[in-house]
Amino acid sequence: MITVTLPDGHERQVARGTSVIDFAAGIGVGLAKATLGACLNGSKEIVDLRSPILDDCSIEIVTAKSKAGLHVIRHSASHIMADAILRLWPDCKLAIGPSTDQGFYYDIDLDHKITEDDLGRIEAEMKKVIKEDTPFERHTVEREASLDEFRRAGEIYKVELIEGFDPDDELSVYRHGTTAFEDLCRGPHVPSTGHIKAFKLMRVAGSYWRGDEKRQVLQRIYGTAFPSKKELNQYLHNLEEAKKRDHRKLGKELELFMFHPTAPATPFFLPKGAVIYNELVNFMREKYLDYGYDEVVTPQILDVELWKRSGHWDKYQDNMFFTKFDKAEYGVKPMNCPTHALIYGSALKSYKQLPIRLADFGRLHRYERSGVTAGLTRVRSFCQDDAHIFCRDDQIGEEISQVIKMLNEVYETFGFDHLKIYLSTRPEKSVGSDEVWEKAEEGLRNALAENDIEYEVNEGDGAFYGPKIDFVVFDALEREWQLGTVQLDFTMPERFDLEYVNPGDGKSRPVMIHRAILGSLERFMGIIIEHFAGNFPLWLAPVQVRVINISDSQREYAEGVVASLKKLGIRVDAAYANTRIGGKIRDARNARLPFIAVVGDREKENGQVAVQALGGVDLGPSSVEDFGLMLKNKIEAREI
RNA sequence: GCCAGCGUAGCUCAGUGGUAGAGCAGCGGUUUUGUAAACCGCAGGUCGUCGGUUCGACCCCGACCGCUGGCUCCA
Repeated sequence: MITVTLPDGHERQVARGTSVIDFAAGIGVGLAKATLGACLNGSKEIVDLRSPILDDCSIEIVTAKSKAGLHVIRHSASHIMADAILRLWPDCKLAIGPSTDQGFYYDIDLDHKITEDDLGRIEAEMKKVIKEDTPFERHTVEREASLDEFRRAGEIYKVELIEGFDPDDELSVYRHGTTAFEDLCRGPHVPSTGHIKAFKLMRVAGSYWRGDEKRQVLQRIYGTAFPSKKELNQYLHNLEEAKKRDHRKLGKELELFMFHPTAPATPFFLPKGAVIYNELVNFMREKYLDYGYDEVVTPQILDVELWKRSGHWDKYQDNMFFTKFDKAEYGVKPMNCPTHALIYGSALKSYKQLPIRLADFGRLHRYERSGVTAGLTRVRSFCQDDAHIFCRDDQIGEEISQVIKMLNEVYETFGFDHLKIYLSTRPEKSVGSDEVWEKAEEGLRNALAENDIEYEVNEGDGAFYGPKIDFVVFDALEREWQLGTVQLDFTMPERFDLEYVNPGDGKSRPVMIHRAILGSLERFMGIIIEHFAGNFPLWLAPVQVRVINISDSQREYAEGVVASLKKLGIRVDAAYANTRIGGKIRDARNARLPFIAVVGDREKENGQVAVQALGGVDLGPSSVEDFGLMLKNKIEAREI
């Protein structure tokens, strides 16, 4: 007998070699029915439900309700899809077909180009496989025999996979279906194909074998699967909702920005979008005042000598734009840091002056490969709420703490109330010595520890000149967005030979902290458009109030209302057109106006406006003064 | 950059190898209106660009540009 511990601490004695499914059956018939596999001893790896339990252990039974169970379902769906594809196109070669957080995919090598129509055909074939409800059988196989079999079947990708495995590892295949579809797989899977209750194929896309762009291009078919139809429909519904908030769609509808083929991947902010853009800048400028930053304005185009000195020429050239004139070559700046290093170095500094915090809303240009750009979230020209802090070693902790404090204040203003934090370490393409990198990474770790911040490590994801802390927010749809970054850099000060006079009258090297909170304003705008679904908080709304008159007889009064609101600095417009009020209200609501002020004879009589807030909330009549005051208060408080 | 898809009026979208259509927006009238679309009329497009096939191309073919979904890359 062995002892198996359940998640709640209960212990059960069972015979050595009892299978997971039998163990579950011992607890309850319902649990046995729902069991898809198990995680042993806290491992994240799921074992098959038929695998025997050999030793004392803790166990967590995996059902469809858990995240792990969902992966089992999706992985099984991926096998069923591969089976269906092979039934339709027997010459198809299979690469890999894992589950993902969104669903599953299978990479296939097939001459026939899969179209949207084909997805329907594959789905129909999958339904047949599911209806057959044949069991998923696990078989361990011998390496050489398995290689032979896959070679014979022409499954070159499977062969390559096996050849890459450790020869001592056990190989397993899973088999299901009337055609005995078999795939190299660690598993586990659902007990039989009939357990797949709800799935849908989403799209087909290109991918590279093993993610290597020099290798074979494969077709990747994406699908998703859920334990029930209801959950699938909910997922599809959420996708629709996300589509409705797509910043590219709203940007066009709300006249915020546009693109033009003459400037690929470079936005034009229209008057309304520029209002939001400038409000964001104003907001950050206020914070800069609070936190002791000095704003600078720096050149756009600088001699390549500068970029050679900073390391950009070596490590960042592929992402830069260059131009030649007056017998010299120049690079358009992709980052502000070198210009700030020049400013720092332009005059002798004392240790008493530090820290020096230089902020810059300079426009940056980075060449992005044509296929990677997207709306406002990945552009070739953008502006960061960028700043560089030059400080002494002993100031690093406090400076980073202050940045984190400021960052939290900023994010709260937009309703981003929980964060995920990553520490990114040295990348392959980097400058600086090992010691310096170690020192910098330790500096960041210490700062995180001092602030009691939990974080995950992103190996090799740092900037070329230093490690960084990345701040990820969750938007209204709980999607993750990386916004802020704090980077600790000992390299740039060295390359630019930056110094300060220390108390002992000697020279010391300052540290440079690169930091941005909103990240790029372009990207940030894209994110908040989707976060707020275009319903901006009052302080950001391009037009804050629309005055609507009921008929011409209140036109003059309405113009007076507009004028007095304008006087208060409120962004107001009006709909004086001679049409019915219902239509004008509708237009205002579609344009996401935060407030609508209706004036008819009653209001004209009493010096009032009838106020409607976003979403059709009727706030009733109010004097023009009170209304204006109410707006001013909300704006100044940056109320969400 | 690679794979696939897409590109018709300002917007959303129909459409066919015989030189284009709707709704909304716009403009002009009529209507003077009380909280999500008043009515009538007018105008608006070398069908992304260039080339080819064809008696004839918006439609078929090719190249290019742009966009979208992915891959790779990535603040």
